[in-house]
Amino acid sequence: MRTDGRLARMLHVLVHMELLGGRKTSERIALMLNTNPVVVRRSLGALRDRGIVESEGGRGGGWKLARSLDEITVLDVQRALNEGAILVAPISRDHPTCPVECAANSVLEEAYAAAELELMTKYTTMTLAQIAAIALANANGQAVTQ
Amino acid sequence: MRTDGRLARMLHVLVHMELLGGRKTSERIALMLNTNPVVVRRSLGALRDRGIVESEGGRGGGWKLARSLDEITVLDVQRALNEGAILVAPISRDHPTCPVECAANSVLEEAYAAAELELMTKYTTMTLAQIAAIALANANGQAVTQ
DNA sequence: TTTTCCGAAACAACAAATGTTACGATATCT
DNA sequence: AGATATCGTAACATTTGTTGTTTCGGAAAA
Repeated sequence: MRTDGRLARMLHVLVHMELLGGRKTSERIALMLNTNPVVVRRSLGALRDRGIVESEGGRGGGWKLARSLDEITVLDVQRALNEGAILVAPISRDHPTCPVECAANSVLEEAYAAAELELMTKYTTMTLAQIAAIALANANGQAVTQ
Repeated sequence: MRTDGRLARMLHVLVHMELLGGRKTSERIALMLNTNPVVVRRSLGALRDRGIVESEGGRGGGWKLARSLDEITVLDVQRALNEGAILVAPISRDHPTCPVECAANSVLEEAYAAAELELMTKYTTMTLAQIAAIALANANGQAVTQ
């Protein structure tokens, strides 16, 4: 299965938007993500609904951040893209009334709940400002903008 | 995408195999899993390669456990089905040399590594015997075999 | 009024597990 | 030996969600 790359892409783009400043068109952002403008609008549209970015149509329009990077956590972006659980326990539903299937599922659910808690902790504490700082450190003087 | 239900199905089936005892045909197991024999052979074949079950062809053949349930952990079954990581961080690969993309990816990788560690801990400590015990407790006197 | 933009619908491409059919190999039973 | 029951395996269809693509319409600015 192709992994869902929307979260990584949005983190990537949001940091670039801050570093570059100003408004960015979907076309321009699509180049950053090596994809096309419609895909960009789909994901950024979800972020707009959660107050992370703002969009404006018409000539000179485009996208810009609605908050500063230190006010956006990874969890904010994740939630904008997907309200539900981050991890889904790979349970089976072949015989929902079978006590054995239920027991096996409950063990998996418990394990995944613990894993998700770990993820949530990381996502909650990590802001986009921190990602930007890592990027700048990695860059070592190379240009980060594109 | 459809979640990968092989682990849950195998846990389910292995416990049933112990409770029922003796050899089980793929056909019989397929009924437990509400699927068909070929799907069963695919997954159980992987478990056989890891010494969890044994198979025998020909009339009277079928599948049986190669170890007792308390010698099989959830991790053993997981590893038999899939050697690789259990969780895969949803990173992007749009511009692999971009420091910003790398920074975003590294944050996700770190979070997922922590989550996977949590999963591994649970998977390592949980044996199929424990799942069987939970199932029997849940059953409360109902029949667990089918 | 023309040019840029986003918004949204519609549909194809793709990936991975699952479902299904079919046939060969092998072991057991009569 | 021949019939029967099983696994082993190949080949292909189905399913489901993300991604990619085309094509409009609408709005804002020049």
